[in-house]
Amino acid sequence: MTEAGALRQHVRPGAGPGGRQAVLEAAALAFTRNGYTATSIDDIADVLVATKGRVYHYYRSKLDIFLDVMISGMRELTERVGPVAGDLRLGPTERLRQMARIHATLMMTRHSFQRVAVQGIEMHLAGSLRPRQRRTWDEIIAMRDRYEQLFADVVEAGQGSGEFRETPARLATKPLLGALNWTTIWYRPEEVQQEGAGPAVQRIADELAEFVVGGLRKVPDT
Amino acid sequence: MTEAGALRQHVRPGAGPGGRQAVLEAAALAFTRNGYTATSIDDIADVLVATKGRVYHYYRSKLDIFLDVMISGMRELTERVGPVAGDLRLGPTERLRQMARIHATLMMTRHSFQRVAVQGIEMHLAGSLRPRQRRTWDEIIAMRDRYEQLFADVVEAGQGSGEFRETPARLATKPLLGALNWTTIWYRPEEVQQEGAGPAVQRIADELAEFVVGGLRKVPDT
DNA sequence: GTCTATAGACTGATAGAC
DNA sequence: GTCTATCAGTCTATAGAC
Repeated sequence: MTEAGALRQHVRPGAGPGGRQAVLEAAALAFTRNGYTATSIDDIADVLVATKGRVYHYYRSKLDIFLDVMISGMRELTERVGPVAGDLRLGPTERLRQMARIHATLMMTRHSFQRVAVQGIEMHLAGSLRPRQRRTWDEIIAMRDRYEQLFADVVEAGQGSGEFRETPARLATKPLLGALNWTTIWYRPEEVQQEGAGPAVQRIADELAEFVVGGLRKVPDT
Repeated sequence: MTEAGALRQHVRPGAGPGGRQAVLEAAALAFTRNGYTATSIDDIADVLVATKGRVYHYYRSKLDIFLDVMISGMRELTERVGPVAGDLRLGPTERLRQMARIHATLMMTRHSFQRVAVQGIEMHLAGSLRPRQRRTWDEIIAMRDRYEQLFADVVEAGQGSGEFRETPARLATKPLLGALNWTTIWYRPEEVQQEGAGPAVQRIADELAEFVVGGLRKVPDT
């Protein structure tokens, strides 16, 4: 890391509307529209209303941008869901319901980042990673595993309390997150989605949360 | 090389292990591994242990192959799930449970085709479609809509009978299919999966079916 | 000799990297 | 804007079945 560009990144990371964060937002949008491979650096520049030069000023390669979008998306999830997952004053059912609601909401309000994160996880880019990127990738996988564990934990807590069906927690986590993550596929944000989120977003998030809680609930004997 | 299989190729072009179907299976595998754009025709040829010539003998373009993989995958779903969806001797809960089980099983036993079908649906390739491909695409969308409707119908039937929660059927269909389709993302087929399917496949399919049925079940008042 | 299946060289366009 | 690699798609040659 001895070039001027790299140094500047450290001085003001992502400051200003024309800076690194703008490139990231533009890239998230472009990747969402066309997928990783089909998105060219020129496409990203187009969203920025700029040229390639600006993009390469902040990032060394397309893959670096992509990995950074993924990290940002997963960080947002962890930061919002983590506190609720750790709030043991809530019973397992209510805790899971709130975790699911927050997760689902982010799938919609931060659609482009979350969609990239979801699609990136399923990409097999293990090959073609340079050592530095390889380390970033390992960190992404670790973040994902820790995040999934938050859900596995609440599932097990619910089994312990008798609220949830007995089923392998790690397996139950798959359809749970699948139902929620699928939102990035079918949901189409029409306008600018702000933090507060619109009413439609809340209604959908509630429905998804009910669904996943129900999917685990123990059926009372007749 | 005078076995029946080789001879049949000449009589029925496209049949047998060296024909059109072989190209399709190879393509499904290659697309599954790297995604559509990142897969080159040479990659498909590699899986076939052949060269481009073989691939282009059966298909005019990469996109044509992709669309054909999608159609095949969706046809398999419709053919297997359709009859159960139409079997009104089964009550809504049991009908949905069986539909989900079959759907989930196909996600695993026909993993490569189903994964391509799932990923294709979310691709924005509306542009860059030639008229002939455009018609194929419209047919794919129509197949998907009809298929989703099978699930929406059983959801409404279950609401009518009082077994399922009252919720917009089309909305409820999203997490339902999301939980099931997500299987194509995390499930890794280890060996050759036959029609009968292994025990692990059955156990997973059962769990997924329980999950989605539970997600819709009405919670009895306390 | 004819026809199908396939190999493999070639080309033009695209796009990542800088 | 330039340089370069990759790749979809084309074209021709050929092997072998009948």
